[in-house]
This record gives sequence, structure tokens and C-alpha cells, in this order.
Amino acid sequence: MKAGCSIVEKPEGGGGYQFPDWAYKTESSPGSRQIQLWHFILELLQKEEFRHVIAWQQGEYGEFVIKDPDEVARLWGRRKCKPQMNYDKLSRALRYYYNKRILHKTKGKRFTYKFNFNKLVTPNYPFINIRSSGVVPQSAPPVPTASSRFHFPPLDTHSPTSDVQPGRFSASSLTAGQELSNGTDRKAELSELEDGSTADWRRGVDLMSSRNAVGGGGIGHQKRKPDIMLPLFSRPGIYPDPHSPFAVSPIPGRGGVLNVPISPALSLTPTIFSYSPSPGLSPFTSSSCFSFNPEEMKHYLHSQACSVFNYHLSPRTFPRYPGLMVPPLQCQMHPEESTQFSIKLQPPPVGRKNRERVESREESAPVTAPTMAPVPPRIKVEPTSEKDPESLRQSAQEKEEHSQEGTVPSRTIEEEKGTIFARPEAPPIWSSVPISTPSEEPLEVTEDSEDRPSKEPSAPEKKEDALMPPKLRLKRRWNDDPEARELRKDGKFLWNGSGPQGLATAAADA
DNA sequence: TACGGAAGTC
DNA sequence: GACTTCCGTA
Repeated sequence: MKAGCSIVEKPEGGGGYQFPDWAYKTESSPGSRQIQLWHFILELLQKEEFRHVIAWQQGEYGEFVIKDPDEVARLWGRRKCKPQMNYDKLSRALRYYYNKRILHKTKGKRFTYKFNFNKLVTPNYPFINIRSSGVVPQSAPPVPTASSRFHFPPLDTHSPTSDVQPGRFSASSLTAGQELSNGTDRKAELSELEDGSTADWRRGVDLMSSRNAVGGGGIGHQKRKPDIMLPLFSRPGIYPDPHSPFAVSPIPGRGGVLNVPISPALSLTPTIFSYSPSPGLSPFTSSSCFSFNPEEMKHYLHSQACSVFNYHLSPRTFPRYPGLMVPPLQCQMHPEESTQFSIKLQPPPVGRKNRERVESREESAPVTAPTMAPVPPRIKVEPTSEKDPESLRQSAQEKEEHSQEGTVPSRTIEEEKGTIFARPEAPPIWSSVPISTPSEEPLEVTEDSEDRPSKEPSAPEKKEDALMPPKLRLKRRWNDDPEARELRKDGKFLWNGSGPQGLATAAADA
């Protein structure tokens, strides 16, 4: 930001999303030394005095209307010291956000755009918490049912260039956040699967709120960093808080660095959250918060697995953590939830070229969409993803349901076309499968597993086996191996419920 | 009004 | 990398 150009000094504490202080520092604009347009838009949206210029659209979460395009452009131009700025140019910049999926256009509505907060919040505010005590000010985008869950830490009222407040956004979270946003070629990792629509977010928040209604209150009162808790799946039972798998650490006094957001967006930067085997090598090293807590690690891995499954992410997104096994996954949501919680990830906006490409490709390579014939989930299918007949039936039913769910009215055909998921399937198969990452990517069967020695070389490699695709081979082994079956039956499976010891054992076994 | 390519700037 | 500027197209 050039000096003297700023017109929006600092967001007021009272309005709009309360992004952390550093979010408004130009340096915090990921990948840029200048304020980014979306930042600026948020700022305007947040300020009462610009309500006549730009405002949140009622009824649609994250949607805003530019009421006075020229004025917005003028403000933007002023901010950027570009007196020649006009709406045409500004909108061009906005259109660049389509591809980044930070923003998309609300079709049919003039000057109306919609934020994809998943894209904004997660990479930039990875440790923001959504707390039951949260407050969403007036100007925040309408969140029909659970606005009170959406909370950003309050802003400081002092200089925008002041440092991050300890305890608000700790160095670690900031670092992580910046690592996130500056991580290696994120574009490459931004598969279309990884995007969550704001609707997802909303649904998730709704989910949270409904859960909070029952057991709420526990999370927010804990003295901990303002982690972001993207509301998704919980694993009831182990942790006292039913709302989130990460909400409360079982270890007293530990907020839990591993309170990692599990969201479609998590996978945006899978490697960022990869935990190095040694805390010393951890990305969180610089933080005093790092703890190598096996419980949390298990929890984290578990959730990762859930995430991988539920969002059909590539298991590549799974952290490599030699020796660590993931406990049996019970990502299956509560029945009611699983029926309500339908995920529709936003596809990337299909550009002209892409549109053509997609269309031409559709015949040969069907895209996953609820309306289409059953297609393999867009996840690297691992041996573990073989389902037993029961789960197959289930997922078939689910698929049917998906196709019956019909289309969300507000979605355009184009969006619908690209809709990736109608609902995340619970991962029954993972429930018994070790997600170990010992000698490197046992999950990575699809790609290069062929060159790798299989995990159980003891099993006689039959010729037919050899001819079999690795997936099938592993499946067979999985199904046939009595030992494995036994383990499955017992539910031992490396995860024996003995906590850290189990982990240790598992690691040792591995 | 909106989209997106292309080239240029910082 | 994130725009800015220009422009052809729908």
C-alpha cells in the first residue's frame, strides 16, 4: 500500500466480519505486499458508512451487492492510487477471483458476488475459532441459523500495523496461516474437490449450532488460541465436546495445536499440516504450543482420514507420519446428520476454455455429479476403499438419495454440473483399515504402488495377483487374509484403544 | 452487464 | 502474484 492512498484505515470493531488484526495488514495479504481486493471488499462491507455502496446481500450467505460500482471502484482506485480505476477494471480483478474461487458471481443479479469464505478463512485464518459465544455484527453476511457461531476474534482498535496479539493469533497460528497461504504451488493442489461452498460452511455451522444446542458451551470457555473450528464432523465419544473432533483436548492445559481445521479447505494445503515425525521438525516448532501428543495426533489423523474420505480427497493429503496408525474411523455421522448434511463443493468456475474442455470430456470421462451415473469417488482409491457389500449398498442408496435430492434452486446448471459431491459418504471402510503411513504412503496405491513392495509380502504373490491391478490385489489380500480379518473383527487393528500405548505399539508394529 | 484473453505494471 | 489496462465477444 502506498502511503497516502488509504481510505479505509482500519475496520471498525463493530461491523462485519471481525478478521484478526493482521488480516488488515497489507503484509498479510497472502502472496502480495499490497492489500488485496477481497480484503478491501471485506473492509467496505464491514463499514457502516459504505453500506450504501456495497453491502451484504440479505438471504444469501457471503453474498454481497455492489450498490454503487463506480463508487466502489473509485474507493478501490484511491486505495491503490489508481485514479483511473473504474468498475470495469475492478470487476476484471474480481473475475480473477473466480478462478481462485475466492469469489463467484451470482448469476442474474447485477453487481452481486459471493464470497467463498472457505477459501478465505481457512487459508488465511486457519486457527480462527467458531465459538458458541461468537458474535456476528449487524453487517455480517446473513447466516440464517447459526450466525452466532461465527466468530472472528475481535479486532484491536489500535494501529493496523501493530503486531499480532499474543493469545489472539499466536505466532504459531500466524505462521501456519502464512505458510498455508504461501505454501508451495497451491494452485496445483487446488483440485476442484477441495473447495467448499459457503453453503457447506453454512450447513456445517448449522450442524454445529444444533449440536451446541445440546452440549454447547464447552468449547468457548476454554482458554485457548482462537483456533478455527470448521464445523464438520465430530467423533463423539472420546472428546467431551460433541461438536468438534478437536474442540477440547483431553490433555489438560493444551489447547491443542492439532486442532486442525478439517474441512474441504484443509486439503488445500495438505502438506502444510503434515506432521513431521519429530516435533523438532514440525511446522509448529517455532511455536511454544507444539506438543507431540499422541492422543491428538491420533485424533488428527483420524479426522484427516475422515476428511480425506468425506471429501473424496486424495489420500495424499494424509499426513505422512511414519509409524503412526490411525484409530478406527467412525466418521459416520449421526444418522440424522448424515441425512441432512449434504455437501456440495463448489466446482471451479468453468471458464470458456474449460467449459469446452469439460463438455468435450464429459462423454469419455464423466464428472462426479449427483445427477450422473455412479462414478467412482474422486479420491484416489486405496485398497482400503473397497467396501463390503453392506457399505456398498449403503453408498448406492446414498447415491440414489443424492440424485433424488434434486438441485438446489439457487445453483446454476453450470454449478450443478460441476458439483462434486452431493454428500460426503461416511467412510465405513476406513473404520477397520489401518491408515498407517509407515514406510511411506501405503495409501498411494493408485499411482506408484506398483513399484513398491506390498505391505505383506508374506502372502504368496500369485500370478493372477501379479496381473491384477494393485487395488484389486490389495483388496483380495484384505478380504482373504485371515489375520487381517481377525484383526478387523477384533477391532484391534493397530488401534487397540489403549491410547498412546496403542499408538506406540502400532508404530512399533509398523 | 459480464466474461476472459493478453500484455503490462509493480 | 495480484492486479491493471485494454479489448473482443456474448
